[in-house]
Order: sequence, then structure tokens, then C-alpha cells
Amino acid sequence: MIVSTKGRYALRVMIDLAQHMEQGYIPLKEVAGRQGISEKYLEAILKLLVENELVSGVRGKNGGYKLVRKPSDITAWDVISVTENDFHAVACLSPGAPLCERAGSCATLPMWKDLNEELKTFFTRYTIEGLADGGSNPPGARDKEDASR
Amino acid sequence: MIVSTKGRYALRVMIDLAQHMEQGYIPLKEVAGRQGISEKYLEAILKLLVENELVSGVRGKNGGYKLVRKPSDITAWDVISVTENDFHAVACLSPGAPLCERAGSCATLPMWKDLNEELKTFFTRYTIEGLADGGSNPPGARDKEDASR
DNA sequence: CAATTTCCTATCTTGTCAATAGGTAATTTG
DNA sequence: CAAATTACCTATTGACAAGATAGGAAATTG
Repeated sequence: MIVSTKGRYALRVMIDLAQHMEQGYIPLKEVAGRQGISEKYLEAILKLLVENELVSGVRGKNGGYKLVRKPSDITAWDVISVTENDFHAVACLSPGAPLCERAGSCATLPMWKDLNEELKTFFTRYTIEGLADGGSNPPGARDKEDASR
Repeated sequence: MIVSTKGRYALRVMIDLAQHMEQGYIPLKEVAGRQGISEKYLEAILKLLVENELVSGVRGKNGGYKLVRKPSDITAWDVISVTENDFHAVACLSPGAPLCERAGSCATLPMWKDLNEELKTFFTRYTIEGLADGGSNPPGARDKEDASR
């Protein structure tokens, strides 16, 4: 599997929060109920999102979670890159990479670098807003509200 | 990691075999030596490639492995899709998928389907021949031998 | 104070990756 | 035929992450 359940859930949570923004802080319980996700597992995911400042949480009555930025300012890449553990094409391209001595003559390295780029641009094309609208905001990105006519 | 060591090694082996085609059957030992890969581990990978009819192997003296098709007829996708265990965007899109009842209203499903397609076309753009030439055969595909000036 | 709700730490199971080990079967060569 | 070569086959190990689950501590509200 390329994108794990964790990443998938995280995206769904972000979309859910976007779709209920007007309600202020939304308790985890609600989101978990709507999305049919284990509350305890969601906790761990929300923790990640909080640490990475995608959502903020407040405790106590009337507490819950809320998006920090506007849904149109959050891309799928923002979410995926935070929740997926090591989302790079190959080990050689990981942050703390041990620096492969074959790199100079590696026939496949350019391809992997390319893949890395392609994945990033792919997910950057999708915003939480676009996803929340049930619509696809990808390539076309047309059929916005009043797209003239 | 998106593509595991197994898939990376498999690609390098295919490229190595392509670069030494004229020598007929090439023993695993040679490839492992050149590529600096554990012989025993390579065995397991070659087994996969043989089972999926990308290479053929014969035993005994002068035996070894050989590509079944021409390097220009083998894409990186052929190799990756055989060696990577579950190379699909998300679990819902796996072959034996348990059929998600949320599929109808899933806000992210179209994106995942898109990703699946994009990955397939990405890797299909690269052939073993192109990779073996040290060259990038991807998008541009220019700077071939006599690209005229 | 009591209820709510996020935060924190720990545990468990399952599966895959990456690698290693030892032996069996086929083929060629002396 | 015997011996060397080389692919095939089965099993095991250690490390690690995913996917959960559990119990309690800390903050906030009424």
C-alpha cells in the first residue's frame, strides 16, 4: 500500500472538519462517529495533525478540534507528508540518507528524483476545500462557483 | 518508503542483464558482485522475475539468467508491479478489496484512482533500455545520440 | 466539584522487509 | 561416471511499522 490507513483517515478528518467549520471546535467523538473510525486510533492521528499545526485542539467542555488555516490553503500534500511516515520514492532520498556511493553512476536515481517531484505536485493539486466540495479540484479545476456564465 | 529495496534491486538487476545481453546467460553471482547485492537475497528477487516471465534462468555450468523480452519492450512498471507487494494507492483499490460501502460518497476516492493511474503511466514511461543507457527516457526523451545539435 | 474532552504513555498483534542458511535438482565438463 | 557449477526450493531470523486498544492525567466549562 502506498498511502496507509493513517494518511487516508487524516485526510478524511481534515475534510470533515472543513465541512463543519461553522460549528467551531468539534469534538473527536463526533468526527469518529461520522467517519466510522475508532476514537482511540483517531486520537493518535489528531495528535500528529496538532503537532504539525494543521489543526488546533482545546480541552474541556465545548472543546474539540478546528482547522488552523482555511481549507483552500491546505493541500493534500500538507496532510500526507505529515502523516505518512517516510513518504519518499526510495531510501536513498530520505532526509537522513546514508549517502549512497553509487549515486554518481546510478541509472535509476534520476527516475526516483522525478517520482518524488511528481508525487509532491500531484498531492499539491488537491486542496481540502476542493475535496470537501465532493468535487475534484485537480487538473481541470473548472466548474467553480461562478466561473462566468 | 514508497518503493522498497526489493523493487529497486529488481530494477538494477534488469538493467544489469540488459547491459550484458551479448554474454548470453549470466550467473547470479556476477550480477550480485557488480551490483553489490547479497547473493542470497538476489535469489529471491530473481525467483519473482522468473515466475513472472521477465527473465528466464537455466541451471548448471554456463547457466544463469537472461531477459525474456527486449530491453525496449520492458518498462519499469513491468518490474515494479511484480516486485512491490501491494503497489496501489490505498487499500480500497487493491485487487481483493473488501468493497467499501462508503465508496459512493467518498470524497477522496477519485483522487486515489487518479494516483493509481498516474503512477502506472509514470513508470510506463521508463524502459529498461532507456535506463540502461544511463539516459533518461522520460518526458523530454531528447538528447539521444544524434539529436542534431 | 463534576462533567467533558484533549493529551500522554504503554501495550499488543500482525505482517512485511531484508537477509541468511542449508539443501535439492539440473546441466556441463573432464 | 564423477565433479563442479548454478539455478531452484523451504525455512528461519530480527527489526520495524501499521493498526489498534487501554488507562489515566491535565485542562476547561458550568
